[in-house]
Amino acid sequence: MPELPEVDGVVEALKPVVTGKEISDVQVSETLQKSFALGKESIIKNSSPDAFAQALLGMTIEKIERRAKYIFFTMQKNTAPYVFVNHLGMTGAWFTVNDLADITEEKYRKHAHISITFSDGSKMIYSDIRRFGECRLLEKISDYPPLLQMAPEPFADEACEYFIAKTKLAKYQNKPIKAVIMDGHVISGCGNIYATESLFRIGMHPNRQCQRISDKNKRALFAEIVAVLQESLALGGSTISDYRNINGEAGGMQDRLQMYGKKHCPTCQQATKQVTIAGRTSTYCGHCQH
DNA sequence: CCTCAAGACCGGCTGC
DNA sequence: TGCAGCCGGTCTTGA
Repeated sequence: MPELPEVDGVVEALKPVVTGKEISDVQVSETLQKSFALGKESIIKNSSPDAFAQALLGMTIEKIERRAKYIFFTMQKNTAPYVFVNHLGMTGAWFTVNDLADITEEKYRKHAHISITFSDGSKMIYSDIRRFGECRLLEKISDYPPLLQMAPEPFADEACEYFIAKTKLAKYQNKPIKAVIMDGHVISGCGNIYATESLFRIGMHPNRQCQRISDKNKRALFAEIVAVLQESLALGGSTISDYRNINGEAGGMQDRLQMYGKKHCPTCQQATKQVTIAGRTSTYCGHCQH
């Protein structure tokens, strides 16, 4: 599941390959067309597959950026700007290829849903096995309010103070700290993997109530989250289960993970424990995390 | 108005 | 071999 570092890797890989290219053809999978016919918004949100494809036609990709776990493609059509917003969900992936057959892994080839062809003949293909990802075309970011509710980028100067202020809101007081740090309105880009690692690294129990944590410890936690995210960014992200970077290459962070998906604590060797927090499996060490 | 649970969106994988 | 159930990022909806 791609979190901030993985999404960043995708963006950096796409940038040199597709920036400045003009879209000459867009194909949407039969699967998505059928879902739409059944009244579902599978991957393509707020638009029919046909209208989505039609709108992209003739657009030029001006700029590609990551914001939290979203990818923003700034597009230009004639003189009008648009933003193509994409979230990879659990299993979304982009491939820059000349042909669908160039996607070597069958499950990604089989679940290719949006194929964008550029005027030079190259393609950018969006594949998503479980279809939890999303694609939406906006005239401007503010047309989709949730994008304005996101916490600042974790590396921004104000991000820590924003985090501290948010954690003081009444609705977070009784929540487990892990639920709070995985909430994108509090911190951007920290999902299950990096929340699990950060909490382990500072020895904090994932179920610790937010109101029982001092400002000092909140700052230490925030700093650890930033450090873990930066370490992962530098290593090209974690390659776990369904995430692949754009060239199908593996990142290096998975080898540094100490608690996520582990059966034993690397510090004390005791068996790790699991609890469900905010609907997600949380692994921790009952001996080392308090 | 706020908060929270449930619903929506899924198929690979595990385990019986 | 078959199949039920698990898993999860985020927004939306209903209570």
